[in-house]
Amino acid sequence: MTDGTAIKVLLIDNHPLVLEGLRAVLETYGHIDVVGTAGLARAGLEIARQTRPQVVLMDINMPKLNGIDAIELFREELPETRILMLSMHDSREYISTSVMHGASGYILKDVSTDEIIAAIEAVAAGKSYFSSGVSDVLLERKENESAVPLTTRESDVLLLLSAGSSNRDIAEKLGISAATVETHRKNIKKKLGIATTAGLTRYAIENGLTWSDG
Amino acid sequence: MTDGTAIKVLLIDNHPLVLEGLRAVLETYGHIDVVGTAGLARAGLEIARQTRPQVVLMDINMPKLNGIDAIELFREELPETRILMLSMHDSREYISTSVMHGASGYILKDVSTDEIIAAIEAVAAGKSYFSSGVSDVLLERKENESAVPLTTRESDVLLLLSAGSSNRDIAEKLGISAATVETHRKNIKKKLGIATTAGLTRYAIENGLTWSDG
DNA sequence: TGTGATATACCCACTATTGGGTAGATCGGG
DNA sequence: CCCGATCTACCCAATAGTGGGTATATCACA
Repeated sequence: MTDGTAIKVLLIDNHPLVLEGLRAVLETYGHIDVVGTAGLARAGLEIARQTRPQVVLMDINMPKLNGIDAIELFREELPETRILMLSMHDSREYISTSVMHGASGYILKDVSTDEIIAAIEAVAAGKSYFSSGVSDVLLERKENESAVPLTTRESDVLLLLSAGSSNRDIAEKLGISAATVETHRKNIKKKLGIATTAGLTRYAIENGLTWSDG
Repeated sequence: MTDGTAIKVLLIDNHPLVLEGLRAVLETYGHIDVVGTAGLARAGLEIARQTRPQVVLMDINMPKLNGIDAIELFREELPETRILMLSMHDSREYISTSVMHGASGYILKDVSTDEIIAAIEAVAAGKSYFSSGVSDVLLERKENESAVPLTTRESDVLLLLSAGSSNRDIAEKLGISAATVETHRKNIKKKLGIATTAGLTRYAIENGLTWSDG
């Protein structure tokens, strides 16, 4: 450790601009030490192995390996390291999924830089931190613990559906009957409270169940 | 002018992080002078009136007044000021619309910081600048100038469609018959070469025809 | 071993969408 | 004054999706 009191932070985001912004902001604080930056989750994991940061500040939307899945890898290899997720979205699914996967906090990219500092401090101190809009979402979930847990099969169907496939197409791709796809679709709609294909597509896009990223 | 040679730049983006990142990056270059930052287009316009920047670097996706519409306001009030758009998306619609509205350049948020500097220099020098993926898109359009011009009515229909409305719903909201909505929908599909509702929804979201921003 | 969740699959009647047309009204430009 | 674009509206037959069910097999967990 360089100082003994400095919080070692690793930044992972596929936007160089955000990475630079974070670094610039964090470096103005003496008690925070940015030990590295990475544009992809796997590269970040590699750096983390060597630098052992206390906090990893990671974007949720990244090509290749997304932030949510990356949480688990970090938890496995570096259980001491605490994860603070950074996202453009305040979607229920993202937030609760992040927490379920073991993230210690979740902040939105449109928060003030002060709040980012506060979040890093809280997470490094072993607490959790959720930015304003986010904590409301979590409180709602406390009462209704089930959130919106689509089963893996339902997610498969939703992904293909939002990609523009018809029930029949999906059935072929998944190797099941069209009738089953319809059942899944019905269940998805019931769970999500969404009636139309357009609504489901929006949901899928907003919740990262779909990929077109570049 | 503070220096005579420094390029005066105004930054507009609703993400404080991106704003800080840009400022941090740009301030390391002596020949660039960040005269202000704003989180909303109107606030940016106000600052621009007083500081008269040579270049406005503006996000395309912003709540209230979006970047595309803002271009026109800047062109009207400050014709000398050149606009460089910054976006997460490399969508054809965005890029060509930006150019048509009078933007001098278009760069993606995932470009390197060096490229941002290059873009600002080019635009300040009276040239245009489009980041790698973007210029390809524009070249395609040169040959096929019509791009994808949905009529205003078609856009209305597509917007509602992608928001999850059925033909009947849309008909009610627009005060026309469901049959007409179906005609519009057919024409949209033909123009866009997209067969499914999911595809249209994706298109609408990717091309900014829909709003849910927060 | 029973219970719940998941994944599979089907039935039925109803409604919506599709893809192929045609066609009148309006409006702006040449 | 005609032409093209746009907006409007309808017809038809075929296919797809909806919303209500029921039902079976599997697997994990209590």
